[in-house]
Amino acid sequence: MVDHLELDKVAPFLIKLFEIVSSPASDNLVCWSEHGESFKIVDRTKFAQDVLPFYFKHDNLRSFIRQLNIYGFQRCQNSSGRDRTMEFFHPMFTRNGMRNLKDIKRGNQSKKNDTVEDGVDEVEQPQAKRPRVDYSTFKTDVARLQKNLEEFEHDLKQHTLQVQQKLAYILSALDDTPGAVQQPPADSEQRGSSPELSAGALL
Amino acid sequence: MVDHLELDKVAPFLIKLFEIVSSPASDNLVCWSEHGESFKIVDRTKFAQDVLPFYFKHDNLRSFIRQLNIYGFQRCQNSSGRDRTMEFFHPMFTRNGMRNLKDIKRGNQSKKNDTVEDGVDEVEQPQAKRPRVDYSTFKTDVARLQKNLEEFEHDLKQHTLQVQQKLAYILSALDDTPGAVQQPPADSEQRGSSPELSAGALL
DNA sequence: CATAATATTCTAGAACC
DNA sequence: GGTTCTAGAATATTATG
Repeated sequence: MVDHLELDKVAPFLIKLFEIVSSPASDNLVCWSEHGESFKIVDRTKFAQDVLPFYFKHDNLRSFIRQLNIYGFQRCQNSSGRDRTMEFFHPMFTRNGMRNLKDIKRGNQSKKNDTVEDGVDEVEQPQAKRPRVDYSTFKTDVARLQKNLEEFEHDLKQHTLQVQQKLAYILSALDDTPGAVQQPPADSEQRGSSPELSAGALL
Repeated sequence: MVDHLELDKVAPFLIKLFEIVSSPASDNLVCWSEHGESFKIVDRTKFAQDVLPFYFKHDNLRSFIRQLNIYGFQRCQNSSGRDRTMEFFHPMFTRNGMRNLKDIKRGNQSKKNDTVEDGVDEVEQPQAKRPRVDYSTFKTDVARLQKNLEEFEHDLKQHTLQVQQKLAYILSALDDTPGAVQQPPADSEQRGSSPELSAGALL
């Protein structure tokens, strides 16, 4: 497990964007949405003034949004319509999905392979109507979340294993020096030994 | 965090079922499907003979399937049609979704007839019309996965907190007994310090 | 230095109210 | 008509060989 993230393959804008959104320091101006599937700009003007110039060479909200669009982000209408906050979304840009950053590509190369049969010529048809919701994306979403969750679990297992080993080692070392340690700090609430992580015993 | 799983609110059958499917010992007879979204019985007869009586008071596959139907499971047609394996599915019964077991209620409150009914040695039903994919389920899937992921994160934070506390305790104890411990066991593989868990520093 | 990739700004098209 | 979101296009900046 060297580098799942492959940050060097990710566009600088996306790295910065992830930092901006994730940084707790600016959570009052920009932050992840409740479920971490989108992010929102709470205060446009302050965000543009205080955050943007720290990461980019401008303090222009339009330029920032232009970049978002270039990378395929979409603005989502927050339920409370009269809200001044802006909310943006990209299927591969999620709080727990830093791994998927490398799948976000620049430019509008997203909507190419929809149908395959019209092998004749690709005349730009007016395409009068756009369908409401593209349900096909749900499949992708499910698969992506599933994959993330599994990798997350795997990582956690590895992590837990390491901690376990180290703790066991340290404790055994402490056993050899009696009198040093009295009693382990009783879990005041007895939180169930360890959180119940999936079905497998992780601790 | 007392008990996220609330196992006492989950029907015994579902608990047993989860154990049966998850147990690696019987993976050759019954196991999760590839993505953990359904489970399949590989060998019907051996499963009935060797597994069922260990969990239930019978060795009858029909009774087992009857229970599945009562709890709203649906049989899914596995792609390789001529397969003797049976595959069952419930939106709230997944490998990583033990938490959702409590949402599985008894009785066919949904609507459909038990299409799985007595599907034991049944001849392959004509199944003239195979309805297309029900996209509405994807929303449920996404919501469920999302929920799982969030609870997973929460649990992980708790876990980390505990480890931190214990480590702090041990370290403070070590300060009182210098020379007791030499060196922590070097991570032979150095698996990247700790898996990259979201963006926030969890350790 | 040449070239490509990315960033920034401005403007226009399309959809919606 | 106005508003909002997205895309086109032109220029500037940076990265890379």
